[in-house]
Amino acid sequence: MAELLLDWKRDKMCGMVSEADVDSTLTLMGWVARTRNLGALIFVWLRDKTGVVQLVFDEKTCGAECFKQGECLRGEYVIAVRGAVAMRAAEAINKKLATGAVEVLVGEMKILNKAETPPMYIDDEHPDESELLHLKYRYLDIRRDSLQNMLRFRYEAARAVRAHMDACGFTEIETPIFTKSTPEGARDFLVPSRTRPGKFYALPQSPQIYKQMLMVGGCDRYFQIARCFRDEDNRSDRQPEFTQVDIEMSFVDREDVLLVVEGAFRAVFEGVVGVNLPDPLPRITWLEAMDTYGSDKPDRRFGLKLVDVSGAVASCGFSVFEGAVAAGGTVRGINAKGCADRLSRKEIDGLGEFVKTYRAKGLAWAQIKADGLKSSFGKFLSEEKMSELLRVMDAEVGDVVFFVADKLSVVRQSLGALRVEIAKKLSLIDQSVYDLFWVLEFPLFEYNEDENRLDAMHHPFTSPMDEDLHLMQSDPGKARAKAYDLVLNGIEMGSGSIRIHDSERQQRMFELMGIDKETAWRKFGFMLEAFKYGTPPHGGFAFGLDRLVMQAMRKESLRDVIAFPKSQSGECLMMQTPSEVDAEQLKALHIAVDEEPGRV
RNA sequence: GGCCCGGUAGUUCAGUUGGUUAGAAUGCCAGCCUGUCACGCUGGAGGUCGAGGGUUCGAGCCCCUUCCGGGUCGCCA
Repeated sequence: MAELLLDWKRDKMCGMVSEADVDSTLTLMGWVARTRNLGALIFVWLRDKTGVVQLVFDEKTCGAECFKQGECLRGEYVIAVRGAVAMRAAEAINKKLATGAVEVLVGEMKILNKAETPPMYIDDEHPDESELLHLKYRYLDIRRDSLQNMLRFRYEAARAVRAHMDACGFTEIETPIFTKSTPEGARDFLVPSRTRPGKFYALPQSPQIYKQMLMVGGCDRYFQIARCFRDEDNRSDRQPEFTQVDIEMSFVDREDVLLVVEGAFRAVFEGVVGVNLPDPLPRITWLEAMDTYGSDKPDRRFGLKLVDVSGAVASCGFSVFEGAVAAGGTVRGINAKGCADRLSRKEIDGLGEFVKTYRAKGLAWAQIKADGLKSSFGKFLSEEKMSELLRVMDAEVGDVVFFVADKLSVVRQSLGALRVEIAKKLSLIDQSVYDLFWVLEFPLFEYNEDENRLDAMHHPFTSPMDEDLHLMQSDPGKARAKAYDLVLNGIEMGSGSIRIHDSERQQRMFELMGIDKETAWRKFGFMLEAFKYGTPPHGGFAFGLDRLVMQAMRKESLRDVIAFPKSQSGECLMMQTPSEVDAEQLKALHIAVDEEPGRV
């Protein structure tokens, strides 16, 4: 039977016991992490969220009955002990343990609760276990040091952000979780209305419209650590529900927003992680990012930059290259310096398959080895043309170069992904670096080929750049936006923009996107209406707290930085959600399910 | 929705060309042990090979379907 605490009070956390406690008697509580029974002497590691301390059961100090209890201890039993803290003998000090210089000579013990043998190891020495077990038994997983550290770090990061926002005069304001479905953007999670049959709330993908309404409402500087929801397929850096630090401010332009956001990241990295960031943060334009790295969220911790060789191959004799240029496309390459001998033919073929997943038709390559040139396309080119191409690529002995020929978007995307793939494969990435920088001047629109119209690249409330306002009539596809992303080590941390605060200009924006006046008013009428009543210039930003913690703690997956994450298929394996509900519940919500639940 | 990898003891994995009783480590249980710290030593228990179907004299292994975990393309204003 579990024993009662009664008048026992905990004196210290396990990881806090130190030499200063020697000779005092402490009451400690926690979980049995490990036992070593030597016969007439039992060592037990007692664990809580702060760490581990060694307990010693010796019949001479704890008595026969307590010793017998000690023999019964098993992993994850919850116990309370009273005992004297003692220095360990010099040769018995465990340097791997923070509390390794001391131990607790147990005098009394209470077994507060027994535990079954856990279905998995609860320590950080078995990192290879399946995600399935870790998510199903998340409450056991969370007992591990690394998860405890993560939860603590996450809290401290959020606290640092709050303190910074507070110091900058921001007010934290909550916005609704039950909001309105807007078919643009990601798929919404829907909540049926019981009192309004056939109508639905949607969970917010972000508090975007609310925060703009707060600006109309004169709140001036708002922020919120907000839960957001998107019903799309998961990735290692995408969860269906996630946390954003959402920011909006009035009477500002781009520079004001960048400054506030930089301050928030500086507060986390310099105050919590202990890493200095450049001041100000580096900036590149969207076009620079796309041309140099083939991505709007480039990983700049290694080279492998894209080189445009369209000019050099326009009439080179290789029909694939010539054809792409003639069709208005492009040929670009990357040079893996000194890697000619680090990639086998099989691996290069693998990279060819890799770029095909990004819709490239193939990957041309040339290895310049000491004993000569090996190339997938060399036989089509004259020696002269080949050496010109290699000169443009700055290729020399020991290098291997890759080319993709296609329309611009495919070339950028496939080479952008290829450079990351090669860098990972050949360990070219400096893992000690935090490369945080701005990508500015995003295009206002992107062309939607399927529907033959312009889509807002960021969102439809984004303001064009002042310099490009004239393009809104003449050539809107070329207009740049006051939109900006913050990128860390090749992962998008967040994005924001200066918004349109003028009702007419907002309507023009909808027009350009092919949304007629009637539709615009039906969907966003409240917003267009609100903008008529005195809307200040405003703009903002939102960044993912989960992604920030993931990057700062150098984790591979968002699952590692969320207390109770969902699996890739969007399920909570611990609670087994989503789950079926009673027919009664469905009836009250006026919902009919078109198949028997669970029927295949 | 597509493609790829995986699912074998509580756990992490091995399992040859389809062939006798499916192995290892660790964990678990029992015994021994007074300075361990991944304690050690001896012994023991532990398996619907994810599920269903098929091929075969014979399937963990081959084929089909399906479920689950992971990665990825699409998707993510």
